[in-house]
Amino acid sequence: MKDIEKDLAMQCGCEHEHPETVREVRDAMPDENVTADLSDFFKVFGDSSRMRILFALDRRELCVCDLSAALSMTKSAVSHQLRFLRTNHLVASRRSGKNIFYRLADDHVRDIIEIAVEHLSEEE
Amino acid sequence: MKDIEKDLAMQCGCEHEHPETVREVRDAMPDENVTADLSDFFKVFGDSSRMRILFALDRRELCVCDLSAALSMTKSAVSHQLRFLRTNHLVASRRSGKNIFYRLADDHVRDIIEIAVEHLSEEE
DNA sequence: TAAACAGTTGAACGGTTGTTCAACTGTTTG
DNA sequence: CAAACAGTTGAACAACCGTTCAACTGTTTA
Repeated sequence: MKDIEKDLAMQCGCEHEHPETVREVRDAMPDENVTADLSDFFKVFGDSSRMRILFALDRRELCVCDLSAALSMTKSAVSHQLRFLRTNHLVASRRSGKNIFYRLADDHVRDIIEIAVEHLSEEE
Repeated sequence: MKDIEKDLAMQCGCEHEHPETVREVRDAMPDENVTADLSDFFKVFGDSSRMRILFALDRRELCVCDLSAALSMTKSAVSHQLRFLRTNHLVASRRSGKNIFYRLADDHVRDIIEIAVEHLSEEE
């Protein structure tokens, strides 16, 4: 195998793909950082602890202490996950005395989970 | 600190939570395996390689070879991710001679990504 | 102002996960 | 039927990630 062919193989291992198709799909692809932002966003939902926190907050506004009690997690673990959720603008918080109350930031959470439930219920 | 208090602290570190609130939220929580299924589903979207594969397949049906060429990934890496996507019923495939063509399995993919794009565009 | 409580943070540990590599199956073609 | 190609698979490695632990900040209360 020649060096140039080796370089191609490095990338995809394909020497006989359909060039026009590949070019068309390549050109239509969104920018790398768009897909990266999207997958980063979905990573937030891809953990059961965070999912349970979202369900709890969907019920009502909660302080970290009650959240950790309701979900049987340490306050530290909850706090780390809340920071993650806050960074991604999925929850918002307000301080009230010693407590900090968290709530869902907008309706996208509910919408997205709804579609996911629908999809899962359609699998046999 | 007494042993009993230590046990409580093990769980959440909270000795002064609001019992009624905690009970209410606990009772309303979906079953553990429901939230686990949901987060597993979102894990699929939480990787930029899989996200790019989904965008490519949203454009048109593609064989593994073209997919790997268009995304500059090895066929092996693409194949591993396609199996992941197939298991979660997000893509379907058909064989045509030596090629196996993949396509999106249903419309949920488009719907979910649409909401995500909307959410991301609303962040300042 | 000192003690108690609510919450946050950073480091560290352990499990998860995506990619690579090599060997494999299945299909077509000479 | 052998060679070439398309795709799959399992093991191994590295990077990532969630939890824990301990120390910290900020607020209230005695």
